[in-house]
Formats: sequence, structure tokens, C-alpha cells
Amino acid sequence: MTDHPSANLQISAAPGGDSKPAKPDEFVEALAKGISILESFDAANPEMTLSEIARKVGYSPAAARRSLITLMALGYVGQTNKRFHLRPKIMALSSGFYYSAQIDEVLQPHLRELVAKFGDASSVGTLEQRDVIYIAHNSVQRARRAAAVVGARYPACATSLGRVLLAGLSDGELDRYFDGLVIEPLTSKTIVDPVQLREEIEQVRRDGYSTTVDQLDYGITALAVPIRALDGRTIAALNTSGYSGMVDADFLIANRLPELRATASRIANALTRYPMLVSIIGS
Amino acid sequence: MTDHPSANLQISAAPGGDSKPAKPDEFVEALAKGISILESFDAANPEMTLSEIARKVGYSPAAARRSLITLMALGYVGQTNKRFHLRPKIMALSSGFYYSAQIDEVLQPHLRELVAKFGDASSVGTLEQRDVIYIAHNSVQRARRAAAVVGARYPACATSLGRVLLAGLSDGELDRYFDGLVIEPLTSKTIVDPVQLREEIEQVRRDGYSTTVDQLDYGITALAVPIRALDGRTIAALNTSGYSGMVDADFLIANRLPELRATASRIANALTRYPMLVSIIGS
DNA sequence: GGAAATATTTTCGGTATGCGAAAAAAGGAC
DNA sequence: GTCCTTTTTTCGCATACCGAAAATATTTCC
Repeated sequence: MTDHPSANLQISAAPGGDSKPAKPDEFVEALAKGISILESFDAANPEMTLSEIARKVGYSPAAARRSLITLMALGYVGQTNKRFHLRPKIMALSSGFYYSAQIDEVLQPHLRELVAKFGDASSVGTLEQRDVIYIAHNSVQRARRAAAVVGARYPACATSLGRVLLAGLSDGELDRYFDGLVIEPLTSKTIVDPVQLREEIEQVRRDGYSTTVDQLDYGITALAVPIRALDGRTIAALNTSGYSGMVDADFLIANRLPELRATASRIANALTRYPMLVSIIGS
Repeated sequence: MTDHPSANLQISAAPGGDSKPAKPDEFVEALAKGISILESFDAANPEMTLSEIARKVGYSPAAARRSLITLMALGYVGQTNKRFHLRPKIMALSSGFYYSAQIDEVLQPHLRELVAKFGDASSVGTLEQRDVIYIAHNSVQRARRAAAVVGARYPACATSLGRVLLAGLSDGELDRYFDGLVIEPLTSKTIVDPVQLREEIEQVRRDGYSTTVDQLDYGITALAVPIRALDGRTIAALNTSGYSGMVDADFLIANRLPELRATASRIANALTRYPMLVSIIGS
């Protein structure tokens, strides 16, 4: 129970064998535990019993219970009968980040523009460990399910945004990404072979864009390009996506790539006026 | 440092004098501390130094530092030079709530409809302690600054949503809300007198709607109505808002109230098909 | 530039605090 | 009714967290 899932991509060069995460020795276990319980709620498990939670996070029922009681007292978790669930207050945490970083003001206008021009959907995402996190999103009405909601988190390797972001890593960082990577397929088309993924990422580096078809889920086809800081570092990625069948990869490249790139560079340009946002988004 | 801001409106009938929050005796202090540090980041303080944070939350620098180190290891907090800030991963926590509760699917269509009809903006909010939390929002081309972003948290007394939600409390709960309440004005028009606020809320109870002008911030005029469960309990509130000058309270009441109420009842109706959402949103 | 003030990091010993095992109590299944 | 699972409580132990204070670094201001 002493190993933390935090992989700390950037910290510790960690040459080879000893792959222990080398946690900083001042570390509040109880805090990490409580947060990992918050993390354990997801789309697949919106409400769970105590024992389910304890099993999922790997703590004793007693410990899980203590954390849950605390989280309930704080208003982040609720309980109906024997099942626990997150409460709306959890969203207030993210709002602190959200508009402190002025994400909406800076990004939404550009996303709206893209969606107005091409329809479908457009998102901006950033890399967090091995996942891509969507920090802004815009889409046309098109209900069905909201595939990408702000704050959504998906394996980087299975999304166009993620592959562009991975392509933007240094070789060393990329090596660390692949170190011990196991990809579980989300669709039958998901690339699961690390070697193949690496080739794909090298290709993205050459092309400067990435397309994915049915990688994250069936029906999603997307095209992404990097958003680069002045120094060339990839700090985020921008995509446009539609439903497979309505669009395909070649269509996106032919019709949307130039405008997507132009928008990415406009965003990059706008970001120079928000240095804090850059430092927050970039690791 | 032993009193927690959690007021626990629902727990403990607490007849009179003894107003100690009566925290459950199993309570993980370290977890609460760490989370209160996450909470300390807001629009006014997007990045802070260690000592600023320690002062703001009232812990020793050493303790604050331990929590921050932990939160950094977990990826929720970052640091540039001497200043700490939230990282995008914080949004992933809320996404667990957000689409686990299927909020988008259920609420957005109705909000879109309202915005399509009236323009301006429309939101759904719920009560959390003394604050209203925006759980869904839709607006036309985001003018000026993004006033209400999902997850935003404002004093209930200063918003139309909040007053409707307060009006939906039982007398006992309302008493507890007012107990020790101090309202700090956000504009020169903000109601700060508890007696006056209570009268206003009584009026909202009679009317079944609430209007606010320049209460939360200059330029915001809003009209809100309750969303009621089958048993009559107010579980959320729905509003429509525009810029003062473009619209005024009477205009909203005359032109939008009927449709707003109709939408509220359509939402209430839709919610019956999502019992979990009701139990999550309702306290 | 140097001195004073402030902020950050580290150390350290004590104790409150969180820990898990195990027992007790409460539900559920059949 | 009995068995099995889950939840809650108890309890003694170990340690993880604590704050004060010293040591170091950084900033401020003259």
C-alpha cells in the first residue's frame, strides 16, 4: 500500500533497473488515500458501496471508511443507503483551475470558430502522465453521448490529441512513457503494440499532425495538431473530430488541416499574452 | 484548527445553543487539510507562494508544504519558481461526477433550447452549504468574461438560483442557513441585511421565482425558478440571465417566465428517468 | 551593495492520529 | 432458519504528522 500511482514522468532521470517511484520522503499518505478514493469514481462506477471502494483502491475497509466520512463531512461525497457517490461540490475544485487559468476566454473563441466552420467537434487537450486531459471543448448540438467533456481523461495513445502530445515529448520522456507501458484496447482497432505505437508517433513527428479512426471508441475520427510555445515546445494539442462514416482521415487532412494549423498558431499566439496559462498547462 | 467549515446542514437536528459542528469523531485531518489547500486556489488567487497558502488556510508552513508536496506528486498542483498553481488534472476529478451523473445528456438539451429561444445564458445550479454551484451552463457567444462556468461557486444569497434554492429549504434548514450568516457585498446593490434577505426569500416562496439585478456582479440580471422532484422538494434551480441594460427584471418575468417554468418542469420530468441523478444532486 | 526583512527548507522529538486486525452487528440470500 | 457478505466498532500499536525553531535562501529597501 506504499506505492503511489504517481509516475512522475519529469522527476528522477532513473537510468534503469531501480524503477521505484522514489517518492519524496515528505508525503502525506492520508491525503493521497483520500484523493485516490475521489479518483475511484468514474463513468463506470458512479456509485459504490464501501467494500467496493475499499477493494478498488486497495485499502482496508476501515481506512476507506475514515476517508469517506471525512469527504462526506467536507461535502464532496454523499451517500444514499449504502452507496457512496460524488457530490456537485467536487466541480468547484476544478473551477478554481478553470477560470483562474482563463481557459474559456482564451480558447473557446477559437474552438467556436472551428466548429462553426466545420461542424462536428473541436477540443484542446494536454498531457498528464500517460493520459490526455481535455481542457476545452466545443461541439455542435449533436447529442448522442457527450464523448469528450471538459476534464475527461483518456489514454494518450488512443487519441489524436494524445499522440500529438506524445510526439512533442523529448526522446527521453518518450522512452519513459513507453517504459512498462501496457495498452488495453478500447476498440478492436486500438493499437496495442508499443512498437507500432512508437512508429506511429515518429510518423506524427514527421507529419506534424495525427489522425485516429476508431481508436478511442467506435465512430470517432479525429485530426490533431500541436499548439507550440514560442520555444517550439508542444504545450497542448488541438483537434477536430467527427463521426466515422461522415468523415474519414483523408477527408479531414484534405479539408481541415490547413485551418486547424492556422487556428493552432493563432492560439499559440494568443497564449503569449497569457504567460501564466502556458506555465500552468505546460508541465 | 479543529473546526471544519463543513456545516452539515442535514445532520444533527441541533435544537439550540450548542452550535459546535460536532464533527464525526473518525475524521482524517490530513485529508481535510490537503483538500482545503486545493480549495484555496480561486479566481482571485490562481497562483500563490507557500507562505501565502499557509496563511490563507491557517496551517504552519511546514504542514502546508507537506500537503503541497503530496499534491504535486499526485499531479494536481504544479510549481513554477516559488509559486504554486493547480494543474489540469484537477478537472479530471470533476469529470467523474460530471458524466457519471449524466448531467450533460439530461440538462444540456433544455439549456440549449432556452438559449436558442432567448439568447443570453441559462444555467442549472444546486445548493451546497451556503453556496450555489453551477452544474450546467449554456450561453450564446460568450461575451465579455465568462461569468458562470460549470463548477462555479457563489454565495447563494447573491444569485437568483441561490435564492430559489434557499426558498426551497424547510424553515428549520433556512434558520440554520441564517444562523451566523454574514454577507459581504459583491456590488453596491448586494443585499447584506439578513432580515431583508429573509423577506426576499419569503417573497420568492410566494412567487415561485426570483429575480436579481446586479447582486452578484454589475451587469447581471437573472430570473430563476425551482426544479422540483415529484415529492415537491426543490432539488435544483434553473435560470435565464442577461446583461442589465439589455434586459431588466420585469422584462424577464413578462417574456421568459412561462417558458422557463415549462422547461423546469420538463427537466423535472426528465429527471424521473434518472433517479440516481436526483439522489446525487439533492442533498 | 549591503543590511534587514521575509520566505523557504530542514531538522527533530513528541504525541496525536491514523492504522489494520479482529470482533461484533447488521443485512441479504436462499 | 442458517450461511455468507458487508458494515461498523473496538483497540492497542506504530508511525505519520505535527509545530517550533534553527538554518538557509531570497527578496526588499535604503
